[in-house]
Amino acid sequence: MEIVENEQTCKKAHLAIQDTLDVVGGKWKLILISILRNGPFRFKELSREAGITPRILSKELKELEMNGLVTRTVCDTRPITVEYALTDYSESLSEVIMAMHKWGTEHRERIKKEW
Amino acid sequence: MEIVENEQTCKKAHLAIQDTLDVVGGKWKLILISILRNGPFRFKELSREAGITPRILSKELKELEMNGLVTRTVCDTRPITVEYALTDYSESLSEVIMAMHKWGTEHRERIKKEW
DNA sequence: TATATATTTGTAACTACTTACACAAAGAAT
DNA sequence: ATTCTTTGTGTAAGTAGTTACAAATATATA
Repeated sequence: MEIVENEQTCKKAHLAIQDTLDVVGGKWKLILISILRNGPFRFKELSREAGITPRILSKELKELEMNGLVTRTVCDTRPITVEYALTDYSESLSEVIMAMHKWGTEHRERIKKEW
Repeated sequence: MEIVENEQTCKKAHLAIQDTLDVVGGKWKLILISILRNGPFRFKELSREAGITPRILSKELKELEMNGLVTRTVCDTRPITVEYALTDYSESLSEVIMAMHKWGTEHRERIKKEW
């Protein structure tokens, strides 16, 4: 008897999901990536746009940088500014981002219709 | 001047992402949904498979049920067993789940090759 | 009677996450 | 000299998430 296991039926599929969550899980990372898809942002802009405190933003950006999803560029301005931008590799997340964007939009519509 | 904003460039795209995270964000929900895609599970099976303590599993399942993603069925056995299964609506998350599964798998490959 | 099962819940402890606030560095502006 | 800017960090406090453990329920088994 041949056993066929594809992505959907594999019993250990959740391990791959877990790997993804290890990198972009949590409260902020996908939000930050989603914002950065509009182009590079400076630290303070990002903080205001996401509604995240500097303390946490700093930590999150460091982790995203370590995972090769974001670059940090110090600009030679006075005072110094720092620009954060997505890497090419982060483009690999576009399916995830777009799927979540689509679901969020449709789910909101569904909730509205319930009332 | 015409302003064109699609899903990708919309400055408020992260709000839709946020809506999604409000429902399936956190440490466990997508993992649980991913496991339940293999068919209905009983409480204890789910607890063991996900490596989640009963206390938290109970809370997570309640939230998934409230959001119409999971059903809870009490079976007339002795002792009573409870079966958790995905709803039809949860199928709407398949793009999100599959995109995350794919990314996790490919990202793991990429990490392996770095060494 | 004593023990075992499955599905929870209550409580307290513990860890992780997040915020608020102050402050540093390095000039620029007043 | 004083104040302002941006990008952070240090510290302490508060909130949220998680665990460990005991227990409740309802019944079956030894």
